[in-house]
Amino acid sequence: MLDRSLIAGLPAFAAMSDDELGLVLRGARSSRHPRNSEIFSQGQEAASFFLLLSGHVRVVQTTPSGEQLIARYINEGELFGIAVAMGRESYPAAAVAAVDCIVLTWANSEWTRLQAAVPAFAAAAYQTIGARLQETQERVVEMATEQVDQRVAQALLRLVERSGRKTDAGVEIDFPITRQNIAEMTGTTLHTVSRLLSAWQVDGLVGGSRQKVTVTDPQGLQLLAENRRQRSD
Amino acid sequence: MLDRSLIAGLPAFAAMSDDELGLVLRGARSSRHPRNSEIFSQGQEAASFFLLLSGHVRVVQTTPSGEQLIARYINEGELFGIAVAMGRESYPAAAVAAVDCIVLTWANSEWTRLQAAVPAFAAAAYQTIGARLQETQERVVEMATEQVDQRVAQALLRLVERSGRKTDAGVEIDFPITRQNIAEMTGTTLHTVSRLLSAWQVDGLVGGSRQKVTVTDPQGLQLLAENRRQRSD
DNA sequence: CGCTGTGTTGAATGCCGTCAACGTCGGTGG
DNA sequence: CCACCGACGTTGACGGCATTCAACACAGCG
Repeated sequence: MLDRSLIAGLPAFAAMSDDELGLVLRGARSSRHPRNSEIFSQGQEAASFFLLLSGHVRVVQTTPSGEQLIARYINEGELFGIAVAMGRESYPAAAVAAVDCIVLTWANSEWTRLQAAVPAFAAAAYQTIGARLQETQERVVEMATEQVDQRVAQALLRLVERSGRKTDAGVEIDFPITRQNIAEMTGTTLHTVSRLLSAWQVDGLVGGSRQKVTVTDPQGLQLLAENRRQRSD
Repeated sequence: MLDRSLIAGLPAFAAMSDDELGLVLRGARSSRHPRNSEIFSQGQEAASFFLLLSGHVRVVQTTPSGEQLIARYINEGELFGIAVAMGRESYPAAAVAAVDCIVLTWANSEWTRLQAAVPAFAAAAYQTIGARLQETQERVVEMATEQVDQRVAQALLRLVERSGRKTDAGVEIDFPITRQNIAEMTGTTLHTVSRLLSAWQVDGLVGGSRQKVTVTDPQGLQLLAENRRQRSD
C-alpha cells in the first residue's frame, strides 16, 4: 500500500481528507522510468492515467512526416496521460522521461470509481485540462503573431518559471534540455535557437552549457519577449 | 418555459431522458444576437455559459498589441463560453455572432446544480473541452511544421467539413467569411490568403465571391494540405 | 581512440510579410 | 434612381527574417 504522504502535499490533493487520499491511492501503483524511456506512446490505446511523483516528463507529438514537437513538460505533482478524462481512447502524444522519474499509474477503470468516490480528484483533472487548453491557446496566439526570437524568449521564461532552480548565476532549468528540444517547443530549427542563445549569452541574458540553460537576466528576456510592434493600433 | 424539443435532437443531449432535458432547460433563457454583435467580451467576468441554437459564432482573441485571431467557429448545437467548467473566472476570448444567432444562456450558478442533477450534461461539457484541447494541439502542430499554403488549405477543409453546405458547385462554407477572417485563423495576412485563393480558383480547387468560399475539389485541396516534404526521415 | 550526439557559425536561398495602388461590391441617403 | 462611401478583394514589387545547406568543433562513451 502506498503511503498517503506521497501525495498529501501536492496542490491537486490539498483539499482532500485523509480518507479521500486513501481512496485515491487504492488502485494506484508506482513505477520507475529511466531517463529517455517512453512512459506511453503516441497512438497507443489509452489504458491508464498517470501522476508524476518525481522527475520531469516531456510530452512529444510526432507528425506523419516525422517531425517532432514538444507539447509541454510535466512537473512533479502533475497529472498526465489523462486521455480518459477527455473521452479519448488513445494517447495523442508520447510521454518521455526527461530525467529518471517516479510515476503513479491508475488503470482507466479506476477513473469512474474515483470520479464518484472522490469528486475533488476528478475536479482536479478537469481543472488541469482546462488550464492546458488555456495554455495551448496562448501558444497558438504566439505562433501566429510573434517572431521566432520572441517565442524562444517566452519559452525560456516559462521553463524557468515552471521548472526553474535558483543558482548563484541565475535560474537554471532543472532538467537536461537541448537546443533541438527548445526548437521543437517553439516551431523553429536548432540552428536558429543556437544563434539566438549565443547572441543572448554575449548580451548577458542567458548562460549554460551542454544541455543546460540558465536565465541570468529575466527582465531583459521579458523585454525581448514583449518587444517589437507593441501598440500597433 | 422553453420547449425541450429545442435541444432533444442535439448530439450533446441525445443520451438524456425527458426529465433530464427539463432539468437542463430550467434556468436557461434564450436570446437573439444580430450579426456582428458580441455575445461576450474577452476578459469580461464569466457570469454565464452558452449553447448555440441557431447561427454561427466566431471566437476571437485579441493580443495586447491589437492583433486578432480566430480561435474557432461554433456550430449549431455546441456549447461555448464554458469558462466555468474550466475553472476560469473570465472569458479568455470574445464571441461574435457571424450571422444572426439564437443562443441559450445559463447563469454560472446553474453549473453546479446541473452537474449534480444531470451528470450527462457536465460530461458533455468536459468532452467538449477535451475535444477542443485536442484540436488546439493539432493547430499548434500545423503552425509549427507547415507552410502557409498548407495551413490555409487545411483550414478551408475543416471549415467545409464542420460547417459546409452542399451546393451544385461544391461545398460552401455556410456563413460569411472574409479573407481577413481566414488569415486570422491561419496566422497569415489577408494578402497571402487572397493570392492563394486566386491561384486555387484558377486551378479549379475553390470558388466563391465576396464573403463566400466554396470548395470545389476537396481531394485536390487535401493533397495540397498534405503535400511538401512527406517522409523526411 | 573513433563514433555519435550536441553545439556553433557562415553563406545563400526563398517564402511570405510589408508597402502600395487600384478595383469592385453593396448599402445608404439624397 | 443614382452618387457616394466604406468594406472587401486583387495584384505587383520589394525586402527581411529564418530556414536550408554546409562545414567544423567538442564532449562523452564504449
